[in-house]
Amino acid sequence: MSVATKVRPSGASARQSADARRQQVLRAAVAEFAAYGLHGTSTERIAKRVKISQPYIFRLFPSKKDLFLAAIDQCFDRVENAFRAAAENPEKLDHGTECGHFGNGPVDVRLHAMGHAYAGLLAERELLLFQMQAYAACSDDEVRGRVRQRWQALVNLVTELSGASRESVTMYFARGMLMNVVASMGMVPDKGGRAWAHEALGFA
Amino acid sequence: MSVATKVRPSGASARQSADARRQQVLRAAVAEFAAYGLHGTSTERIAKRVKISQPYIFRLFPSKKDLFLAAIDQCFDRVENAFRAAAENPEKLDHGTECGHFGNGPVDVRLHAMGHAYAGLLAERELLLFQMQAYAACSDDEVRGRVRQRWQALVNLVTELSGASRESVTMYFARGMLMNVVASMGMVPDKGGRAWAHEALGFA
DNA sequence: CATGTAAGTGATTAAACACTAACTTCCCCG
DNA sequence: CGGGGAAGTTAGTGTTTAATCACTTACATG
Repeated sequence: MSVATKVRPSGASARQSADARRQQVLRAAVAEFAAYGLHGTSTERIAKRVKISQPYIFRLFPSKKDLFLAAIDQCFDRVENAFRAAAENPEKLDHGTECGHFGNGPVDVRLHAMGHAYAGLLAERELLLFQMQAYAACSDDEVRGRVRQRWQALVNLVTELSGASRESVTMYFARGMLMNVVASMGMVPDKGGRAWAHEALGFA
Repeated sequence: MSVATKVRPSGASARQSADARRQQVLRAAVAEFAAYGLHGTSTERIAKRVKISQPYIFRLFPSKKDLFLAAIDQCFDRVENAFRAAAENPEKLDHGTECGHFGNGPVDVRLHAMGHAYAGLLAERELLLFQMQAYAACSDDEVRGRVRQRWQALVNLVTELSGASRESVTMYFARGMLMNVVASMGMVPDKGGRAWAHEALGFA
């Protein structure tokens, strides 16, 4: 088409393996679904983001819902990884000041570390937003099944990693869900995650 | 409905004032939106629920999104009312046992009372589910504006009604949001709201 | 009864969307 | 070189859906 040699016609990216494409599509899907939800997102938007044709999505994933389910898995995977990472080296955050959220036992310290890990996820806002969309789409049986399963696995993971009491873990997750909601509303806590509740609650 | 006078030709309900209809549509909308979200709900479903024709929806509300916005207001109104009611007579719940969530000061007692009020909202699951859908639809500017506004008003209300510290109020809302999420996943806490976290966290 | 107004519907439309089918282009391997 | 398979596209289908419009039915009031 163009005059010159073999130059990629325009911004179009080179050929890639189907698996690589699938990963790209998956990340794009998380981003789009995070903003507009299962029903509010069109496969065309996702395709545009990856710069492939819309029908090609359906060669990579059998259906839109399957893509959504895969996105759920990817999202929870990423969160779990963040937690595992935080649990492995919790020492790197003993920043003199107290958050006041937890006690001082070694257990609570670990939970505290993971709390900061979750706060760190705020940097990838789409992860929190997508979670909300996943919960919101739970009137669909398949979605609900997957979400439940991953949620329970996540709770178990945090419980085991932290060794914290059920009570503590509950409040830990409660705070996390509050963060999700606040993130959805676009009231993002400040970077440290320290005084985030401050603004979140409207006393900014 | 009986044989006698003025039997409506078929199951169709009688004529009503536009305002009355608007209220019916609004309640139906909350129910449907709660399950399927802004984009997942068709105006036809809502119309069917009220047993009116689909186009009539658009005589009562200018657009689907306006209906959604009105539903947001109705939902938050209902929650606020529940809170106000709980704050007015907090004595009616001193059930010997402790929840362990709060201290024993008169302030915390009031917050505690409102906590049970929120737990009571579990009975109307659609209210919690709709809230989630509202948060999830926040990538829309108008929706986000409305949700933020009502959220802040709610936080202020709870703060004033309870007189509790910012910290307490934060954790109060955190628990509430966790309840929303758990409700979305269909893991409903037991009636008393006592040991609800139990099952919520997968130790059922 | 005449008449004006509010309640409500059926038919329709234009766009968006998930998904299919058939075709082309590129690259690797013998 | 050539052929086969994988990557990717263009064109198209059937359906759903928000919104419009022209129309009818019920009711109140003078």
